[in-house]
Amino acid sequence: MGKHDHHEHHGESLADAARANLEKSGEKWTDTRAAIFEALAGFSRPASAYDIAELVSAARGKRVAPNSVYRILDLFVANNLAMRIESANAYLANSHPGCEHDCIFLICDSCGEATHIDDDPLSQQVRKVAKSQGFNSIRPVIEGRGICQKCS
Amino acid sequence: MGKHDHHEHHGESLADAARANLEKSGEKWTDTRAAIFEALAGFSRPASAYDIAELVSAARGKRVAPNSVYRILDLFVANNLAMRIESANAYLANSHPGCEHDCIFLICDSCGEATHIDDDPLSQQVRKVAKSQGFNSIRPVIEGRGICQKCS
DNA sequence: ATCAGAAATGATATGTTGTATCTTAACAAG
DNA sequence: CTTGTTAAGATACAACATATCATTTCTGAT
Repeated sequence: MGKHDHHEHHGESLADAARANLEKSGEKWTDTRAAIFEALAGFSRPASAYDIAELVSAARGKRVAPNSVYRILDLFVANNLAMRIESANAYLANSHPGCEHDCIFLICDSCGEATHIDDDPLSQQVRKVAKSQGFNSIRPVIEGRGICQKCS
Repeated sequence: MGKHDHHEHHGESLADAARANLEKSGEKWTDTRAAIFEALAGFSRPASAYDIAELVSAARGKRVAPNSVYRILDLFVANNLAMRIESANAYLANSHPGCEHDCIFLICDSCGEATHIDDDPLSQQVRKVAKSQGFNSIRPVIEGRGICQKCS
């Protein structure tokens, strides 16, 4: 076991954990939110809002508009249920919601798979540099683009 | 003077340095490229391809299409004359072309100004983490979003 | 139960960012 | 000068994101 317990979740269990975290913040776990979370968690790669809209629309036989998806993804990101990959304009479900820390993403330019790494020292260093320049409310964006092992 | 000399350039001198670097790679310094570089360097904040297209079109009285701007920006990025800020979908001129190192950007969410920091240790660390996961051809993306001193 | 207000979602439109494809122009080598 | 190559233009469209207003759903007081 590592320095702290991440409670990696999968499937039902992950959705339950996500739900618990969202409700803890006074937000509701609606059907639409559940469907969007499920779709997001079902992707093995970062998914765009439109990818999710398409999947959820098909699954429910009822169209979900992109703006609704964006709204809900924003809510998820704000509550740490999902993360946005800036260099890919896409989102990933957080597999251990509730654990608040910064993270790094490694994204393969070939297959698109993303690896989620926790690395507090690195992000703390970014915070420190930003702070030394007078910045506040800092949100580090640390990503590594490259070619993953499988694609090499 | 710091650990190494950055030869910070401005105005004409910057364009000259950019030109020298591009030509050193066997690329041509055409009128269009010069105009786009000038426009880019004139922005104090990261500029989108469309910002640049608009400015250059106005300056020359002749429309430059966005795809041409993207082509040339890609060329600039590949040759280290400019950098792309992933979290802003925008570009910045490199004020010391020829100096090859990774860098970090701090971007103010309020005013949009970007500060360019050289921090090789940090980016080396990202490379190291990525390499340890089997990644190759790594391009670190390190950005800090926040509120700058002036806007606080 | 029912009504009023608030929160969530939907519908629609539009703005912004990025690429693909093909054509035309500029230019250097033979 | 013509031929092959590189750069740029024109056009269209794809992908990503937001703004605005309408409708539905939920909640809580009566």
